[in-house]
Parts: sequence; C-alpha cells; structure tokens
Amino acid sequence: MPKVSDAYKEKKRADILRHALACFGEKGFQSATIDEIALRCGMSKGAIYGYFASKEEMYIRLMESGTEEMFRMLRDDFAGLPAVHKLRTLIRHYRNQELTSEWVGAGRVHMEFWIHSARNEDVKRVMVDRYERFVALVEEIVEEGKREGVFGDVHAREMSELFWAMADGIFLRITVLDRQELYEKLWDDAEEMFLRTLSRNGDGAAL
Amino acid sequence: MPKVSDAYKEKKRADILRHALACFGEKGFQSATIDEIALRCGMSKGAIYGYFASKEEMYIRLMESGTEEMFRMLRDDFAGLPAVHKLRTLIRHYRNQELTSEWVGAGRVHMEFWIHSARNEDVKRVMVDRYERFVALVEEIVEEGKREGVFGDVHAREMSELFWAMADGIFLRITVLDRQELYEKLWDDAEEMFLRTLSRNGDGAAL
Amino acid sequence: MPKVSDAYKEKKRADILRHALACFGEKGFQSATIDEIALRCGMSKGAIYGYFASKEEMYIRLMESGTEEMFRMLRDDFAGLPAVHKLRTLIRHYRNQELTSEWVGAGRVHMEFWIHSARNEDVKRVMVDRYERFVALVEEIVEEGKREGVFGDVHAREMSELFWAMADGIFLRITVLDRQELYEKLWDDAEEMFLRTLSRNGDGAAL
Amino acid sequence: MPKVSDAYKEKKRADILRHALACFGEKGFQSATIDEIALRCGMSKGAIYGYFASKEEMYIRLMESGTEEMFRMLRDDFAGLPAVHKLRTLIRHYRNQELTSEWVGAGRVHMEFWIHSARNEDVKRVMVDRYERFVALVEEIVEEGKREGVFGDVHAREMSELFWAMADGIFLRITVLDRQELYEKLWDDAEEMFLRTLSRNGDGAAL
DNA sequence: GATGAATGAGATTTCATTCAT
DNA sequence: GATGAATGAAATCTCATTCAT
Repeated sequence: MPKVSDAYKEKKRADILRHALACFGEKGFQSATIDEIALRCGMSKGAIYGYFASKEEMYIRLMESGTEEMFRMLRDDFAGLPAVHKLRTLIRHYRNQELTSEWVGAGRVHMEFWIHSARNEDVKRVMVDRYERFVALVEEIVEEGKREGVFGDVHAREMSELFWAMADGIFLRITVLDRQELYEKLWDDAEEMFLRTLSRNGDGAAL
Repeated sequence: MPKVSDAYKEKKRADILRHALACFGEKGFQSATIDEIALRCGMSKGAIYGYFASKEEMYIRLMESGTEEMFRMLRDDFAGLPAVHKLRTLIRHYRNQELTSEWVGAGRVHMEFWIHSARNEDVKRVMVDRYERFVALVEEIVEEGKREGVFGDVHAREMSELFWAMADGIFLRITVLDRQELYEKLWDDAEEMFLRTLSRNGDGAAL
Repeated sequence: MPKVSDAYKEKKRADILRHALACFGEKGFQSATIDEIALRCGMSKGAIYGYFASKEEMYIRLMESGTEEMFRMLRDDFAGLPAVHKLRTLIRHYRNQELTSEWVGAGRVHMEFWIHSARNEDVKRVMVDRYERFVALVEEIVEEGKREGVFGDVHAREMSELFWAMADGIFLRITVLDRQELYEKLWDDAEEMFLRTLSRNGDGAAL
Repeated sequence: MPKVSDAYKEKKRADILRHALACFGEKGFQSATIDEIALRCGMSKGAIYGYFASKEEMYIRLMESGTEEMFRMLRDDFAGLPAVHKLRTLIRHYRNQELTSEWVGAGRVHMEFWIHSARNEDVKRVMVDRYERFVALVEEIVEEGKREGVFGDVHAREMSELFWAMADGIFLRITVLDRQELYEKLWDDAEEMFLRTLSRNGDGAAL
C-alpha cells in the first residue's frame, strides 16, 4: 500500500474531511469523536492521525477547504455580468441551495467556527482571513456598481459586512429551523432589501 | 417547612446562573466546568447540584432567563410610541450597548444556544419558544406601522424574521471581531436599510 | 467523605506516593501506568489526579519526599560525634541497609531520576537542589574534620562529590545485581578507601 | 546468493546503531521513536526492521557493540606497561574524554542500560556479561600489580568492582551536570584515591 | 444542607510493528 | 528489498455526577 501517489493522499485527506464534516455537523466539534470519524471513514484512528495532527487541525483544514472552489465557481458565473447581476447571482446561489442534511450540517459547522474562533487564536486567524475574502468580494461588486452608476453613494465595505451579517443570520436560523420555504423567503426579502438600499435612487426601481 | 425561603433559593439560582453565564461566555458550554462555576459562585459543587439537576439544565434555564425583564423593559420604553419609534428604540437599545466583555460573552452563549439547539430537542424547544416571542414582538410593531399607514404592504412576519436574522448576524461577527465602531455602524446601516424597506413609498423619507 | 482533615489528605498523598514508588521501582517511570498505581492504591484513576496533577508531578514529589526525614535522622545520629564518626555513621547507615525489594526498587527509581533529569529541566532542578544538600552535608563533615586536625588538607567539596559519586555507583550496580554480600563489601572497601584518603597522614592509621 | 554482501549489511547495521545511539542519548530509549531513528538514518521504518527485529534488539546490540574495539584499543595502549601505568592509562582515557554531546548522550544510554537491565532478563544477561569483562580487566591489572610488588594485599576483584562503581558514579553525575572541569577533577581525585588504596604501603608514595 | 473526595466512562493521542504494493 | 500507510492496543488525563460524612 505504501509509496502511494500524492493524488491518493490528497484524495484520502479530502475523504476524511468529508466524513469529519458530517460528524461535526451532526454532533458538533466537541461532541464528535475521532472514533466516530474513523468508523465512518472505515479507517483506524491511527490512520486519521497520519493525515491530520489533531482534531483541531481537521477542523481548521475543513474551514479552509471549499473556499477556493466556491470562489472559482463564482468567478466563472460572474464573468461579464454587471454588478447588480453579480449580486443576484451570488444571492440566488445561496437561495436555491437545497437544504439537504449535509448542507445544513455544514452550515452548523460553519456557525460553530465563528463561536470557536472567538476563543481560539488559530481558528480565528483562519476564519478572519477567509471572511476578509468574502467581504472583499461583495465590496468590489458594490464599488463596481457605483462606477456603473446603478448604485448610490453607499459605503461599499460596510454594505458588504452587512450583507454577510444578514447571510450568516439566515444560515444560523435555518441551521436550527431547517425549513426550506422560510429559507427561500428570507433570501428573497434580503435580496430586495439589500438591492433597494444600494440602488441609486433608493427605490430599487431600475434594478 | 423549608429552612430557606423560596425567595432565597430563587436569588441563589439567579446568582449561580449569572456566574455560569460568565463561564460559558469565556470558555463555551462544553469547556466550562462545574468546578469553575462553583469556584466563581463561592459554593461547592454539591451545592450547585442542589439548585440544578445538571449542567445542561443550567444552560437551559439560562436561555429562558433574561427574556422577561428584557420584554418588560421594552414594553415600558415602547409605551405610547408610534411603530417607527418603537423599532428605532429597539434597534438603538442594541446599537448603544457597550461591548463589555460580559456582554460579548453573553452574546457568544446566545449564539452557542442556536447551534446547540439544532442538536438537542430540549434546548431547541426552549430556544424556539423564546424566539417566537421576539419575532412576534417585531411582527406586531410592523403590523402596527402598517395600520398607522407609515409602513407599506410588507409581510410583517417575514420582515420580523429577517430583522432578527440580521441582528443575529451582527452579533455573530461582533462576538468574534469585538469592534465597537464596526458594531455601531452595522446597526446604523441596518436601521436605515430595514426602515427604508418598511416605509410606505420605499425611500424611508417620511421616517 | 468530603471535608476531610488535612492530615487525612496528607496521609493519602503519602500513601499514593508509596505505591507509586513501588510501581516505578518495578517497571520504571515510563512503563508504570496510572492504572496500575491506582489499582495498587485501591483507588480510581480519577482519585489519583485529585492529589497529583500528573504522573510527572508524582515523580517529582517522590524525589522531594524522604529527604527531610533522612536528614533529620542523620542529624540526630550525628549529634556530638566527631567528623570521622559522622562519616562512619553515614556510611554504615547505607551499608547496613537490607536489600529488600522495596529498597532496591526505590534505588532504581533514584537512579532513573538522574537520567530523567538530564532531559527534563523541572526534574533536573529538583534533583540538583536535593543533591546540593547531600553534597553540602559531607562537605561540612570534611571541613569539620580538617578543623579537628584529623583530616588532611583535602578539597572538601570535591571529596564530597566523589563520595556521592561512589555511593551512586554502588547503588547503580546493586540495583541490578541485587547481591547483599557484594553490597556490604563495596561499602566496607569504600569506607576504608575514602577515610584513608581524608586522613591527615594518608594511611588512615589514626582513624 | 544474497544481493548485498554480508559486509554491506554489517556496515548498515552499525550505521543504524550509530544513529539509534544518538536518538537514545537525546531522548532516552522509551521516548526515542523508530520514526526518528529511521529519519536520521535516511531509511524507511521498514528497512530498519530488516536489520533489527525490534527496538529492544537495537538496544541490546548497541550495548554489545563498542566493547570489542574499546578492549582492543586498551590492549594496544597497555602493551608492556607495568600495572600502575595500565591503570593510569585507563583512568586518563576517561579523564581526557571531551564531554561532547555525543559522548554525554552515549553515557546516558549506558546508564539507562543499567536501569533497564534490572527489569529485563535479556538486557541483564548482556549487561552482566559485558561488565564481567570490564571487572576482569581491572582485576587482572590489580593482580599484576600485586605480583609486581607495588600493590598491597588487596582483594583484586572487590577493588575492581569498586573502581567501576566509582567510574559509573562519575558518569552518572556528569551525564546530568555536564561540567567538564568537575568531570576532570573527579577523575583526578578518583585516580589518587584509588591508587593510594592499592599501593603497598598505603600512601601511594612510590606510585 | 453543604461539602468535596471519589468514581469511571471516555476522549485524544502515540507508536511499535506489519505487510500490500 | 524497500517503502510508509495502516493498525490497534495502550496511556494519560478530564470531568459530570454521586454520596458518605
């Protein structure tokens, strides 16, 4: 078995992370045990430790992973769109997400990260770095809209922060309530509210 | 014929909860230990168990507590105000909150409740009950504003849900980032955005 | 059971240390397990940790303990004796020690401390402090003998260091070989060799 | 018809042992890991197991090794010398040893052997065999000195045992204290003390 | 009623050894 | 023959909860 390719190892790491995410989603970071993750992976506990130095490291890698592909995907979808449609694309990406148990579980883990990061500098650093990128994404779109003349004279950075606060607030509730129709409505209302606020004359008419 | 009066016991329970909140805020529910809480209370571990059957029960009681006085306080402040000012009062109540470590800690515990409640039916029931009241509060204000003719034809229930999502989103970030000036700006922007969305003609001018 | 006297706790600590010493003696520090110590003590693992923060701490306390009573005992036996007889008393104290398995085990632990202390600063500090006292003891006796005119112009400090090196060397072998008659002979020869070296005219005749 | 010559294998074994010695010296037998040794050797773990059946076996072979060349070297240096000078040569061989970290590390391993051997019959057998040779070496020199008429009527075997006890005692302390000047002084004093004890008239004058 | 010593089930992590490739 | 991924049996330490005093 040894002398495996890097690709194999990378696949294995991703595999473990996938199962770990499921466990963390179901039980929470603290309550999920390595035994359980190993069981789900069909590996021994020791093997897990060959890929990750600690449960904490798995947690952190989990947070880092997925960001890249998410951004790549958005970049593709955004290509050539005006600011308003970029925002709508982003919002609908979330809005149309089906609330599978995997996705809700992942959302819970994501929420837990925020809490956890408040108490752990390593996690915090990763989390803040990651969020800086998300904030920058929307901030740039808003600036773009301002240049295009469709958005009014808003403070792009603050608007972005508010956007993500709203998004996290929606995730937070849905994580518990798990109601698809509420989720969609919240995003629809949020979309309207947010775009109206950004729009030049404040009524969002032209959008 | 109990040795201590019920009032005394109630005071003691509140006392324990206060200290427990501080511990949970600092370390998180799982990491905070009974030993630590007992130490802070200046009581023995055994004594704590005379008031609460388990750590989990303390957690749940904590979630319940505080709501009543919060509502009482708001009811007093709201007396006789038109809907718009009720909302502004509510928002400013949060906005003007100083980010002391106690308050931020309590915020973290609040966030943790949401996560925790997703995985525990007992906690969930309490949490959902509690949130129902908060949602109803803003829902009623919105309905009132509609009757007053200052709010447009919005869906009061959804608006209220969105409001609290936004609020929780703000708390979530601030719980980690702990930046007073960001906190205030987010609330200021949220206030404007939310009231504009509610206002009759959509530009918030009259508000 | 709680609210026990300090004396009770102290007795318990000593009890645990006694059993730990036996385990360490038999298996060595690393191989001895907390489970085993607990079993021998007739306590639970958790109870042990109520008295000592870690296996390492037990080890260190073990090293500290016993020194005091040893010194007290020697001080009593030494009272009023001339330097030569103090030394002879000290040497015979060791020489006449019966090589019970407890004593040999304790000796092994003592030897292990030296090794361990080379690699661990905390242990080293305790060990060096302790040894400084032993070295000072013999150094003072030698100085006393010089003032009495029975010891020649030797370097008291070095002689003391050499004495204890010799002692440790004897313990080291006996710890493995476990032969009472060899042990006694080694001490007899050591006594003669050492006192001859210290004596004024170098032949030890007057001693 | 093996692919590699026996000589190659032997060299490889020696190579591994050399690196293992360094690891054991630094961390101790138990704490040193096979991973670490393999890393240092620039080999895989599996390869190591091709040369030694277990970590324990490496330890034992390590104990055996080195003795032969040490004895050969001494035999050469001793050639034609009278007993007293043989002893002085031996003592100075140690005394002039520079306390490099390798040497001190090796000393620690040597000390650990003693402890370890007390608890493991296999190790003990090897250790006792080895030490029998060292004791015999000095014993023979003492007998030789007695025949030459320069040593008094001492018990050669006991003197030899005492000599090595003293030597080990010195190594034990130096292994921890790591002070070159103390090391040299201890050996100088030991040399004088020991030779005086052996000398015919007990004052070592003629030596 | 209060106390805090004791319990004991588990959690994370380590590592010598094996063996499929 | 070499490799190093995988195993799995420990080992240390934690802590909510109980209950004798």
